[in-house]
Amino acid sequence: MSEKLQILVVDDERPIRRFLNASLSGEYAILEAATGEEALAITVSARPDAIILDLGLPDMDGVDLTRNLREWTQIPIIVVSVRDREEDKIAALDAGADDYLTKPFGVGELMARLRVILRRAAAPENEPVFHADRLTVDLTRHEVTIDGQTASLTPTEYDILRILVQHAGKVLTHQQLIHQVWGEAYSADSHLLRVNISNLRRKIEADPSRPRYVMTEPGVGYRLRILEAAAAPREQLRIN
Amino acid sequence: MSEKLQILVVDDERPIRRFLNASLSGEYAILEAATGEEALAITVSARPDAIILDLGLPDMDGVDLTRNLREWTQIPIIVVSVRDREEDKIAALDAGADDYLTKPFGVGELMARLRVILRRAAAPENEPVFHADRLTVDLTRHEVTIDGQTASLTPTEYDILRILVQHAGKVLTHQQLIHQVWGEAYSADSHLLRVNISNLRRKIEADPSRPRYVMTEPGVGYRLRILEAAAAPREQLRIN
DNA sequence: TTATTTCTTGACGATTTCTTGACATTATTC
DNA sequence: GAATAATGTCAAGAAATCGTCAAGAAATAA
Repeated sequence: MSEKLQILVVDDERPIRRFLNASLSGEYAILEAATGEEALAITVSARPDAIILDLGLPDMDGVDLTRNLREWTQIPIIVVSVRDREEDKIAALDAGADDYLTKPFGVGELMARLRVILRRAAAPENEPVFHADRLTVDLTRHEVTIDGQTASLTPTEYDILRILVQHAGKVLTHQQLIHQVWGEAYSADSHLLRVNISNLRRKIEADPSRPRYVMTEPGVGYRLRILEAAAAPREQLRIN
Repeated sequence: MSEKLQILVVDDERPIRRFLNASLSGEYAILEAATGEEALAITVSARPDAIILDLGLPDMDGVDLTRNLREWTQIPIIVVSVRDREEDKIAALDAGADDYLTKPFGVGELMARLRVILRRAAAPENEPVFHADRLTVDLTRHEVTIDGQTASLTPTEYDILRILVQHAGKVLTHQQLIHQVWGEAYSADSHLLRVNISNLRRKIEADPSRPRYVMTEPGVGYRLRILEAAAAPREQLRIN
């Protein structure tokens, strides 16, 4: 018998958590969090299979939390909220949520939607830690190490590296990188990107003029090379 | 650049189809079907990237149609219906639908939910890799390997090879290649093309004077030969 | 506020890639 | 086989791209 799937319920109201716990505990193992901080901590440590997230948290905006989670994990998220405005739904869905349910909702519908996202996510679980030879990128801790030493990257440098990691091995065009780092509105000038790539390389490459990780694909963009760690457990990251 | 994603709208009411078509046609290419039979036929032939399905069809139950589709395809389906009963939602979702929207709904929400299921579907994309004996072309990674060694092609060389791969086996005229690589405006002089073909061959052919992959069709153009890998699993390429 | 870090822009050299012309090779036709 | 057309190769200058440095602007922290 396989173990129950774990569902994390994030809601600041205890009665609601208890109600959902009671409703779902027959099918799933339930974890509970009352705040955004708690939700993050539990997600990092317990790696639930799905998250049911109420937008109205005391310490953090739910949409921001969703975006934060999406920086390093693809765990399915169902957002649950009393807000019924279309803008709220669009914001949450575009931030990375997989579904949006307006309170009040039927437990049957919630469970059906849970089944939908779980059957889709039945894919292999990805480790949110990227290893490539001397380089490791821990997306949950925002930590980058080279030869065991932590490299202190600026926010922009980290963003670029994170996006490269999330598509490790694939070429990202200048456009794609610029859009994801600076937003859709930004111009197509790749100069800024080049400067930041240069700075990033100085921090993580042994010889920036002959990079091993951040490879440039002339005329196209950049690619993070996947290197097997020499004689080490090969923990591969494949995030899409 | 990349073509629009195709969305199939299935609804028996013409005004609704027209409305959705108008709303979505800026972002997507819209296909329309008024009946279940039609929807099946179009799905088989056109392979849309997502389906928006109204449950109230004249010839077939929408849930049955969903189940039918799920027997052979994972194309994302958003069910749209006037029925608001929980059992209807659960039935449709459990039949294989990815989402359920109750009419009336906002176009903004529909488009947001469409983005959700499309980004999901785009993630675990089966990498379209072209194999021909010793040559592999991975279009998502921008990677060309010959005998396991990655060949470093210039953008133009890669463009030419990409176009050949996308029409593997078929002859492409000089005109077609020139237009796709250098744009419509470019003259009909094929000298430039010849030089680049030559450079390309030097990088991927063992003996450029006797090419195995990039074949010239005298007086017409070029063709990429499809070769079965010797005693290896043949991974097929499906590009649209 | 001040101090510090980070971001952005401009300049410039190094490198890569593109394009062109001259000429060699191969294929086709008579 | 010879003549003609089409295709392939080489090399060099032109153009575009890329990496780096440095300085001022903006954001952040103290």
